[in-house]
Parts: sequence; C-alpha cells; structure tokens
Amino acid sequence: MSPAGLPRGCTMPFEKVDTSADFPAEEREVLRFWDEVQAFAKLRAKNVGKKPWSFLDGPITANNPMGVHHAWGRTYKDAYQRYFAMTGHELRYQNGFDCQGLWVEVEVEKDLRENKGHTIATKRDIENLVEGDKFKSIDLFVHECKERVNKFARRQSEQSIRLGYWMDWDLTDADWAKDAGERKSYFTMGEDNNYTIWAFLKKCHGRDLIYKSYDAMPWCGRCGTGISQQEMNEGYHMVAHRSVFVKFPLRPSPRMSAAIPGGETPENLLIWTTTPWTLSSNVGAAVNPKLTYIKVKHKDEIYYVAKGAFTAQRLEEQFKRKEWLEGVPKLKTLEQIFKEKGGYEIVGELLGAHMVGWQYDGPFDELDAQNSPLGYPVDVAAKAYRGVVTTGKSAKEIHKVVAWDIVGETEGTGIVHIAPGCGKEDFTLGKEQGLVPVAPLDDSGVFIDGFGELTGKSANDPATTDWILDNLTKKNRLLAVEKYPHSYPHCWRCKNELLFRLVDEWFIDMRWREEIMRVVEDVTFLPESINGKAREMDWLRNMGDWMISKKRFWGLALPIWVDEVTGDFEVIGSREELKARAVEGWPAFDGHSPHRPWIDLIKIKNPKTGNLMSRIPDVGNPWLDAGIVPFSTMKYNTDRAYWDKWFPADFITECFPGQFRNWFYAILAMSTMMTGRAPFKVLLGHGLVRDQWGEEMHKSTGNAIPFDGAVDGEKIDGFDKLAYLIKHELKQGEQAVVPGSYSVSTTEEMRHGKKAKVAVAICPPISADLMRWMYCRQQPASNINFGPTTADEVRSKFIMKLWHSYAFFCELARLPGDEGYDPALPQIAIKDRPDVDRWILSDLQGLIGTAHTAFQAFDVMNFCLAAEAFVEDKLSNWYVRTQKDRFWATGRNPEKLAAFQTLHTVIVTLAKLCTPIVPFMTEKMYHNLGEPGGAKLAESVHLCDYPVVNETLLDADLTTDMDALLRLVSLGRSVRQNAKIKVRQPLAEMKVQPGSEAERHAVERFAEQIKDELNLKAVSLHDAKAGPLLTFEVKLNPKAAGPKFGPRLGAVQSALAKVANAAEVLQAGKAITLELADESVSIEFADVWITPRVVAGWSGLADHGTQLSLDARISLDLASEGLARDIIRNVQNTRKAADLNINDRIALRLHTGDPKIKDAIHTHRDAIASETLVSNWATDPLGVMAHHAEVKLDGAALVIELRKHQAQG
RNA sequence: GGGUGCAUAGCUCAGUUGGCUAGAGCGCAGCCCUGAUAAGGCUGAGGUCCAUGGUUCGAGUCCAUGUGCACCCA
Repeated sequence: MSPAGLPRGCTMPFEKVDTSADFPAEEREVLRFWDEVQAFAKLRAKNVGKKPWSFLDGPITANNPMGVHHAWGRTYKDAYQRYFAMTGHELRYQNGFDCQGLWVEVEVEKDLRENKGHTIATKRDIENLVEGDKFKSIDLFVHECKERVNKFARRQSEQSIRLGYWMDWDLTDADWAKDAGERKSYFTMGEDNNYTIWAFLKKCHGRDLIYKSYDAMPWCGRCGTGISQQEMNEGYHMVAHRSVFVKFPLRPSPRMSAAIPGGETPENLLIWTTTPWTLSSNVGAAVNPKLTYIKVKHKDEIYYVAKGAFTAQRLEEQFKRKEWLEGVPKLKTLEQIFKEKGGYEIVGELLGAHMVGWQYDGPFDELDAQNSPLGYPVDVAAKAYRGVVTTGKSAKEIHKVVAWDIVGETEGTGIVHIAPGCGKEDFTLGKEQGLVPVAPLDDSGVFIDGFGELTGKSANDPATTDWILDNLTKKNRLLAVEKYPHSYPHCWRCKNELLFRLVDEWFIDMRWREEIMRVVEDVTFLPESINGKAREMDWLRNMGDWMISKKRFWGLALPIWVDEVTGDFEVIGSREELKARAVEGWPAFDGHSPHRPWIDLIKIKNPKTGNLMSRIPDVGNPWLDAGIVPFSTMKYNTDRAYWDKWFPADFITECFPGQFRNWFYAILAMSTMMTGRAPFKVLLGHGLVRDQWGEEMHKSTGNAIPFDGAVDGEKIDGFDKLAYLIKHELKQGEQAVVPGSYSVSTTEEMRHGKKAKVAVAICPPISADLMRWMYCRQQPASNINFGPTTADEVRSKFIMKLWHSYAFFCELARLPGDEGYDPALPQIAIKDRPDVDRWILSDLQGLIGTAHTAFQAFDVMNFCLAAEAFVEDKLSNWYVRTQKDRFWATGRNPEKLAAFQTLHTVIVTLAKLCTPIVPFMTEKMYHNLGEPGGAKLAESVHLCDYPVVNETLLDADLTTDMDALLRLVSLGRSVRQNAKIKVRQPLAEMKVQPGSEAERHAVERFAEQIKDELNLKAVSLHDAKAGPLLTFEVKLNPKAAGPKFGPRLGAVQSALAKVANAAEVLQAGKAITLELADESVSIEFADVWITPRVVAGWSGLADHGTQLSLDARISLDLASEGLARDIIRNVQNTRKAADLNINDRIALRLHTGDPKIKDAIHTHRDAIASETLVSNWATDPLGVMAHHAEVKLDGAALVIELRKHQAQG
C-alpha cells in the first residue's frame, strides 16, 4: 500500500469501509495521493492534442482569504473542467487573480495603519509615507499592494487546491518568486495584461473615442477619487439627512415687469434640498414652466411654491411600506408646515413659465466664491464649460430662475436649487443655461478657500450642516428643517457618503454600443431563467460613457500623455512604442513594471509643438484589467496560433449579480473593440451564497463561513473537535436550535443599535465533497442558503446513502472465500441476471445519459438531482434493501455472484459519474472497488474515461414494470397501515385490481417481490370484468357539505345512500343530482368522503385506478410465524449488543412460560437457527458469561441467552 | 418613473409541449423496519397554486389587468 493509503493491494480485495468516516481527513489523504502519483499532470498528458475545450477563468480578487461563497463558482469551474477532461478534451487550466484597484489599496492602508504604525487618514498621507518624498512614498505603497496580492494569491491557491480545484497552480517558492506575468496563474498586474490594455485604449483612441471631461462626479472624499457609474450602483443605502426649506428673496425690478400683483410685501422663492452644503454654491433656481405655482402669504411674506407640492403627501408610499428609518418621523406636507408656523393664505397663482428670468438673492452671496466672475475657482470654471460662452458674470450676479421640465411637484417645493459645481444634472443644466459653476470642495471633500468660515470644513461633517443651518437662521433664510430618509450613494469600499464634485476624468465614448450588442447576440447566457442576454442588452442600451480614470496609486497606468500647454494628448499602445517615443525617464523606468511612480518619470515629445508631454497621474478602472484577459492570457500579443486555438472560450462562469455591468460588460466590450468577436460562447451565471436562514453573509455579523473552517474545521476555544462557528440573530420567540451543529449557545450582542439575542452554533466541518455537491445541486439562478443544517440534509440525503451502499458492498464482498465476492470471476451474462439486476443496470444507463446531457448543457443540477433520486430510491431503498439476502447467501451461487457483479458495476459507475463533482470520496471508492471483471485499474478515477450509455442494457419495459411494482408495494404498505398490522406479521393474501397494464405486468412478473416486501403468502390479480373488487361507502364530508346544505344535511345523506353507484360516479369527477322532497341538489366529489367498505376480515384501498384488497385475518399459523420473526429480531439485537461479528456462530437458549411463544419456537426452530447462526441449542442456562436479554412479545416474557460458540468440525 | 423576473404546504423549493385526485425535502404527528444500524422506511395532517377577468373540452402552466416581492435602470 502506498504511503497515502490509496491503491489497494491485490491480496485483500476490499477494505472495510468506515460508515462514520472522517471525510475531511480522507480528503487530505486523497490530496497527498494525487500529489504523489502526479494525477493532474497525467491527466493533462493523457489529453494533449485532443479537441480543445477552452475555459476562461474570471479573475478572483486576491485581497483576502476565500470564504465559502468563492467555492460555488470554483466548484462549477472544476466540475465542468473535469467532465470535459474525462470526455477527452485538452484544457488550459489557467487560474486568474485580479490584483489592481482600490479594494487592495484600502486593505493595504488598513494594514499600514493597524500593523505598521503609519498614520493614514487620507490620500495625502499615502503620498507622505516616506516623509517629504512623494515618489518614494508611492513606490512604497505600490510595493505593499503587490506584496498583499502575492500573499493572498498564494493563500487562495492553497485553499483552491484544498477544494479539489485542478488548475495549473503555482506551487513552489520558485514559482512565487517569479514576476507576476511569468507565473502559471495569470495576474492582472502582470506586464502583458497592462500593456494589452494599452493596445485596447490605443484602438479606442484611433477611433477618437477617448476624451477628457469636466463633470460633477460622484466622489469619495476619504478615498480621494471619483466613483464611476458602475461603482456608484453598488453603494446605495438608506440614510436620513437633514433637509431644509430655504427662502430665496426675489430681487425687485425684473419681476415687477411680469403682470403679477405685487406690493410692499417681501417675496421669496421657497426651495428645498437634502444637501445644505451645496447652498454655498447656488447659482440658479429651476421651475417647471408647465406647472402652476401659488403665492402663499405667511407672516407678512410671500412664498412661491408649486401648487401640487404644497399639499403633496411626501414619501407616503415609502412610509406605508415601512421603507423607513427608525427614529425618523413621518414627513409633513408643506401646507402643514406653514400651518404649524402660524397659518397661511393663498393669494394668487401663476404658471412656472412666467417666473423664468426672475432674479433672487442667493443664500451665501457674501462669500468670495459667489462674487468671482466666470465662477469659482476661476481656472476650473474656465475649462469646465469647454466651448460654451459664458457672460463673465459672477454667481451672485446671475442668480435667476430657469426653466427645467423635469422639475416635479411630488417632492420639495417645485423649485429646485441649482449648483452646477455640486451635482451632475445641475452641471448639465448650468452648461445649457449659462449658470457659471461654483465648485466648493477639494479632493478630500473639504471646502476650499473663498468660502468664508466654511473653508476647511468637511461637507460630510454634521457639524458643517449645523453651522450652515445656524448661519441661515441668523440671516432669516431658513423656513424649516426636517429629517429626510432616502437612498443615498456611498463609497462601495469605505462606506463613506459620496459627494458630487466638479472634476476632470477620462472616458471612453460608448457611441459604439451597437457593435457590442451585435456581439452579445452571439453568446449564450445561462441559466435561461435569469434572462442574461436581455440584462446585458439593457445595460448596453442605457449605460453612460465608460469612466476609465481614477485618481489613485495602485492600478493600470493609463497610457495617456498630455501636453500641458496645448491640452493635446496621445495614447500609447505598447511598451515598445513608449520606449521609442520616450525622451526622458526611460533608463530609470526600464526594469520596472508599468506602474506608478516609475512610469510617471517618462516624458514624450509633442510632435506638433515640441513640448514635453507627461503621463496623466490617473490609474485605470479595474474592469479594464479583468476585461482584457481573453487577449492577455491567451497570448494574443506573443503567439497568435495559440490564441487562435483557444479564443473564444467555450465557457465562462461567475456569480452574476453586478457582473452584467462589470466583468461581463468589460470582457464583451473590449473583445468587440479588439476583434469584433465574442470572447466566449456560453456564460453560466450563479446567485449569491446566503446563510441558511436566507440572510446575507457578513463577517461583522458572524454569519459568514470561512472556507478553511467549512472544509476542515478550525480550533475553537474550549471545544475539543475541529469546527467552525456561526452566529444567528434570533427573532422574537425563535428557539436557539441549529440542526446539524455540535452545540448551540446564546449570547447578547448589539445589532442595529439594539441588544439582540444571538445563537452561536459550533458546527462540524462540511468537507470539500459535500460543499461541492451542495453547490452543484443548487439551482444556479437562485441564491443558495448555506449552513450546517442544509449541509446535514444533503449529507444524509446523498453523500451518506452512496457511502453506505458502498460500505455495505465492501462489508460483504470482503468476506473470505466463497462467503464473499471475487471480482476477477467472469461476468454473468446480463440476460442471465434477475430482472431486478437488469432493471437497475438499465436505469443506470438512463443516469449516464442524463449526466452527459446535463454537463454539456451546463446544467449540472439536473444530473445531481437525478443522481440523488437514483441513489436514494433505486439503489439504496430498493436494490440494496430488497436484495440483501442474495448478498448474505452462503457459498457460491450464480444469483449471489450476479448481485455482487451488478452492485459492483453500479457503484463503480456511479463513482465515475459523480467524480467531477465529488472528486475525493469517489477516488477512495474507485481504488477500493476496482474495476468489475478484473479490468485494469486506472491510477486515478480522474484518469478514467467518463462512462457512456450502453444501449444494450436499456430496457424501457422493465423500468415501467418496476416503477409499477414500487407503486404497488407502497400502496400495499398503506393498506397494512390502515389495517394496523405491522409488516413483520405475515398475512395470507392480497388481491390487486391493476390501474394500468404496467401494474398488471408487475403483479405477474414480480409476485415474489411483492410477497417479500409486504410479507404475504399470496398475491393475485383481480379482473375488473368480474365486478368491482371493492365496494365503497359514500358519506357526506360535513366540513364541505355542511355549509352547502345546512339543515338539509340529513335528508341529503339519506338520499345519497340510495344511489347505488355513487362512488364510481363521483370518482369519475361527475356530479350527482339528488331529488329531495321539494328541490334537487348537486353533490360533487369534494362534498363526500369515500371509503372502501370493509368486508369482514378484509381491508381495502383505492388510489387512482388501482384497487387493493388485503386479507387481514391472522390465523394461528400466521401468528406463530409472526412471533418467530419477532424472536429472530430480538435474538439479532442481542447478538449486536453482545458485539458479535456478523458471521459468528452462537449457542442460544430461549426460555419462556408462554405457550404461544413456546409453540412458535418449536415450529420455527430451523428458521430461527439459520437466521441467527445457531450452532448449539442450549436447554440449560448458559451461565454468567453469556449475554442475557429479557423481552416482551405480545405481552409475554421471553428470556434470551447466547454466547459465541466455536463450531465443531 | 421605466424594464425584467418571481409569487405553489409552516419553511426551502420542484412542477416538461396546457391533460387524471398538484409534488419533494425540512419541520410536525403517528407508526414501522432492523446485522447498511452513530442508519433506514411508511403513513398522516397541512394548498382559495397571489387576486380578478379571459382563451380552452380542460389552466398551477397561456393571455390581460391589478397587488406584493426581488433585481436592473433612471
């Protein structure tokens, strides 16, 4: 035997199988075995040169250890790869790591802060890691990022190997010492990847699609970077902000020209906003020209508001639906606010159109920024409206009412405050309407110079809002403040609230979206039910231009060089091109990866002006990194023949939520630009992993399951076994019960600001095989509820049933000599095997067919469910259970050999069928079982060919008949149950009136099985032509008929009793009309109970077309036989209690005072002896060394004494 | 506001081109089996198949409208 303990020797064919095996330990042993025999390398060698099957791995973010949720996709990836390998395909086996981007930076910042003693609060602190040296600081930071990626890529590789994921992994220190781009797995930080993106961007630029734009972008002040449309979609959460109703006093002159009655009363526009800080940068106020506005007189001032807005029940729906935040009161109507503040009077109304052009005093006109001509700050404002001529006025001078037809009156006041420097729509409108931009914030979200006391304050700081509200109150500009709940965008990484800030960013113009959409037509999105193609198309239709820049450190160096003087820019498409163009910095850069800060040293010359051009400091959007992999990883630049061989991928699979606008989008868009072709043929999406109660998994709430803990278990303080912990918040009245866990305790924790009862469960490790099966059996379109209880269910439903069938086989097959099974004996011809053998072999062929169909359709769930049904219903619950006697038979006989050969074939084939999904346990099974008929054993089950359907073994009629048999037996058990006679008690006869031809066949063909299963002496067919087997009693069901007939119930019942064939008519679904004294009523099936009428001593049952009648009379002989079976069972229990081996002979003494039992022992002495292996009947007590048991049979006592007996001779 | 999908037992979900009395697992109740035994099986209770209308000989399934939920977009 090998050190790993796998391949069995030849002398002792079958090892005993532990039915309570430590699966994680066995899996680790299999891993060692694979390593030792180089199973993966041999598989690759076996398939070299065969038809390629191209899988493209979507890169996993190498930023943390894996959780169980990563295992879903990786299980699919491995299972499908293994299937296509076993069916003879060459594969690439390349794993990918996603390396660059903000998520790594954020973790590195945390690490530097928490573990390396650096003070890092903002982006600027990173630039000062090495004090006073920005270059060295960035170099250090980028280095830390690379190191983190390497560390976790290696960790994830190890975890993936533990999952059983066969890829071409980097295993040794030497592998990991290589440059990222030289390793076996691909890394998006590798040079090839980055330079291939350059080539893509250059292509885009060649079509004039790259541009720079000023816009008011969502911005994270903490990360100091803009947030793209895709990213912003990730981070919406409900929050309550203080929203304000603010007065904008109207300036007198232009307004008076409108035909509105005025007077000495001051007049105001009333505006409303949820972001008071933006009032500092107000430039205009927008009204809808088509809406009607009213003049509200309140405390001797006039307020203009939209008529509809005045009485609108704001957010009433959300309040009703409880989409609300705790502690936030219901919103008031504007009308109510005025009422509460002292009453109001409506004194006029006018169309919004008439208000356009009115001017007002802004809320912060005293600030320098408001008085700056062209807007503020001047350099930004001048560039922002590229090509748009402005008047040169300041914001304060401009303040005017503009028309905007999207202004509504369901929220706010119907007059919208416009700050072009603080909002996306505001910016667009400002550009159209000549409202200059005022941009108040720096890249940390802090007010810049020119904003008076606001300068230096943070826009997100509630204290800043306090100051603003206070200031407005002092100036008598504030009408009301309220708490307003709404869904607001947050930074997807650091969770801080986003701001809108006027910045310049780089974009790819997506006006070529139609081209991508044509490419999308060529690919298949699975599962069909999620309509992936429609979702992708929807995104492509509606997406904005692709923002590719990010003002950060760790990422793709965008290859854009700018002439600061003229604004000219160039996009460089490769390292070689850059080298040729570089006029400065190349020697220092050479030898470094194309990352900051080294790449920033390179200058090129503007051919038009001769000016030096510098690279923009921005790094790239990480979806560029992942989107280019069909090119960078398939040697598009270096080996076109290789690329042609593997592009496009046959298959990709990833978790789909979010990816239609992320990876799927990027990979499709980039491939369209590069080649005009789809990068893959089939995409399989799958849902999210939730905890077993359906809650999202979060590390912070303790319901996330770490991968290592789930697979092998980890050390838990104060607990002696390896395990993992999960927490679950208990709802009111919920019990702390977690089936499948070792133990559960409760504790109190703060949740959502309240004390909550939390169950803490210590759970047994799941093992890789079970986890993989759980994922594969899951409908991919739905989220999976994953945890110890669901694991336990699947374990007992499938894994253990397969394992037990296998263990049963080995247990008996390994018995010595003729007692056991010699797999080398010639196979008994199929035609000579009993029906039940040919039946299970036939159904096995069906399962093989299902496996191929399912794997090829990327619908492995279908195979799993079919395999579960096969193992549970057919193999375990029927074949093994009903055929046990054949395996137990002593000596050699063909029936027994056929049973062993059949079960052997079934289990080995099952192992091969399931091995892509559960590669560990099937490896164990394969080696212990060997090939039936002594065929040569492969070195690993994964080096076997996948089973193919043997048409000659298919027998549809047999399957139909056997299904009918299973149904008849089930119904038979039901009759026995009704008759309250346990199966152990033999009965004389059951008559069957078959409901189908198959049932007739089954009774004829499988009478023996029916008798065995139901413990009957005889089973016979009843011909319906000879009259009905059963007669029925039809009684009104008072629950249904009572309300229908009321007091006439009695009369209806007696009328019904006179209808001879009532049961037949009603069972046929027809109604019966009964004539009562003065009316007729209709009776339907639902109104009655129909019960078979019990003929004396018989018990009957009807189900669909089938009728059964059972002779329930127990004769003295039958009773005696039943007693004998009870005795046998109790002796067996005593044997087991005595810890005897299954083939030990015993000396037995049975002692009782009950004459019936005495008689049974006497009559069935031989049967008892052969069943319980009695070699010596004792009449005297066997002494204190014997095992004793006293049992009650039918109320009478029986003493059992036995001990092991050495058979003589 | 727009789009897509979903709505079946207490819970989690199957249910094929429309076809007999709508299923499974878990949970619950009762029972059984027993040398595969730290398992296994059977039976039962529990359904207005979201609602209304339509097509059809026949609708959980198809169509329309509404309601609720999820996701996507604005």
